[in-house]
Amino acid sequence: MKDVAARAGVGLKTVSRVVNGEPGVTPDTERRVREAITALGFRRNDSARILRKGRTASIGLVLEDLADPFYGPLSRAVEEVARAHGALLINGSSAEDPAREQELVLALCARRVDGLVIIPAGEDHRYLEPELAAGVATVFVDRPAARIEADAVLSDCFGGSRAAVAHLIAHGHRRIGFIGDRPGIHTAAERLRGYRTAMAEAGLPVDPSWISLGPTDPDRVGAAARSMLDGPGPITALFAGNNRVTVTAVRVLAGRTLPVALVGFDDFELADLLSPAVTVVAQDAARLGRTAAEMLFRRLDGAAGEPRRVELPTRLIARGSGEIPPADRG
Amino acid sequence: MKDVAARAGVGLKTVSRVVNGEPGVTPDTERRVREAITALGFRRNDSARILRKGRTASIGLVLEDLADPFYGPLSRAVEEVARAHGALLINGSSAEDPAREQELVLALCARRVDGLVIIPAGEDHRYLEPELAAGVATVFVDRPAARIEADAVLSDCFGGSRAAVAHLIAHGHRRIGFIGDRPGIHTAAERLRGYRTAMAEAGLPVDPSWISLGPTDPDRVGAAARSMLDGPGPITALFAGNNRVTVTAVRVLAGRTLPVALVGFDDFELADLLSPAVTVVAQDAARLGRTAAEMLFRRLDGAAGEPRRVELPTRLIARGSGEIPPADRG
DNA sequence: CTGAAAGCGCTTACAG
DNA sequence: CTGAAAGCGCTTACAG
Repeated sequence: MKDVAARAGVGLKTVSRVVNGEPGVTPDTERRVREAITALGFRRNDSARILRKGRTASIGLVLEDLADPFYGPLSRAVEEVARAHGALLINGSSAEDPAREQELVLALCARRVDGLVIIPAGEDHRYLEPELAAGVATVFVDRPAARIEADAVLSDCFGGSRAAVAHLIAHGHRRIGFIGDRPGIHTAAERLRGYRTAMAEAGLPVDPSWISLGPTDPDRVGAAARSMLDGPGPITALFAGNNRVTVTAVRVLAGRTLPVALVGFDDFELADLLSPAVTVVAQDAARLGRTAAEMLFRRLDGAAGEPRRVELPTRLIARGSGEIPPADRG
Repeated sequence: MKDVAARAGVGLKTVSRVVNGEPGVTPDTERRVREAITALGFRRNDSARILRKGRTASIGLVLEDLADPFYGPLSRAVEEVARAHGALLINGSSAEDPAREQELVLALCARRVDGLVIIPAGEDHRYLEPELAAGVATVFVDRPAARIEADAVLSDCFGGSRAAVAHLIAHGHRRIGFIGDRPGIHTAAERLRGYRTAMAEAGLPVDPSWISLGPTDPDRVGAAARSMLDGPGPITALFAGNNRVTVTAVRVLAGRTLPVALVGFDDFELADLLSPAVTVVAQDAARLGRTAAEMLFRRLDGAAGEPRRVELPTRLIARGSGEIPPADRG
């Protein structure tokens, strides 16, 4: 910028004015400055600008896995809101590793993002306290913060799961299995609670062998499903705790002779084209992201007050697999 | 930092040393500094650091749509490589809009990202010339740069498409349709060229009504497919130019009485569970991302030389839909 | 082992 | 309409 000023024969401030499109520069001066800019290949350095101005016009997004189709629409929605507010998105995946989440969050804070949208992997977010005290706006999505108070936007996992299981019960099932994610994950725990509540409300006993929580890789989920189907008190219906579980369950059930009812948490593309088409409890990932980002920018615009928790509804979409009656095992 | 130094009764440089874990500080001094840091809630400001050091340890990723499942594994792969090199990822979607691509790229440059990975939407990248001259490393992925020379990592769209269409021809088809993305998009043009080449190599004529290029939204693609199927010289097989086209094609074909063969470009989840299971030409999105990011960091580490273009192979996966023989229309 | 000075590239507040 | 000076929060190069 100094070189540009020298070449154009003007002061630093005048170059700054031209670069930022501020008023108060004669057309002639402006032309000279612009010439110098292209001649010298000048490019403004935003780091310096940020250092002076305070705000960085960027927000951080920490999610679990960029490659998980559930987070695609969510990220995209956060990005659109950020863009509408003139902010850039900096993001990264925690890979469900609390240490990596913390590392990423603190790196974003050191870059002085104006705010953070976090899909947490950790179970203790007190490391964020100094940042929150320093004024970094933060909204948690999909799962709440642990051990600190913070804004959060969640899906109604409990209600959705209760409805899913009640749906299976209404179609005559009494032995219903549940395969979910690791119980330390808030959404997994809530979905389990919904399952238990629906069973209890119908006065149905739950055999411990009908419940399996853990990593959602195909091997574990497949083994869990097969053992529930082939055990002594075999299930006639399965409630799958998320999209990955559902996909694996579909594969397992496709190889079976006796029909087994299935309801999955999370909708997914082509669910309606499988046979049977898959009944799901859908949550709106894009709306989750949009709501969280809007809450963040409201905070950045000065909205004060206690941390808020917003819960978005889910929707049961009956397509066929959830309406299969219990198989008669003769 | 000044306040921390004052409170700990040391010089600025000593605080800097403690914060950065540099050697040459007595344990006692270090303890005093750390106490002052927590007492004052000090958090290092990386903008200032970046301003001094030059490198930002961050790279930018510009893609077409964060929500498109094809880009999930690609982004994730870029992120993993960045992480291995201690760099953060800043990213955004161009939404297939050249103006938005340019805006995003220049914003990233102003933040002084060390390098860029770009899935281009534009057809003229000369706006990047000043940045390239200033030393911003740049690698294009999935599609090449236009009107400038730059590193690029691509899939072999031409070869994959030729193989797909040859596969249909080998199963007896002579009237084969192609539905692809807008012809300005390099990958779409290459896939069309592969289609034409395979048809020509088999000595088969191509009726203009068998080719439809344009936006890949379900309405347009569905209409195009129906008109090819119901027109005067109806096709007996369809080659779908990308994952979105394939999904729509599956929906259209599912409602038909006469079987129609289908091969899709891009693999997708559950393709094997549909009936018939969908034959595809698979490209490796994660490898595309990884290769590009590695090339970028090699440049950042000083690799000189002419821009390189790497082409990754595709793989035909026969699952059923592509092996259906031509329907006998009596 | 420790610190004072200069400077990274901008903007802010002020004066002409 | 224009510019000189000070400062954002750090690091670099040097000296003690």
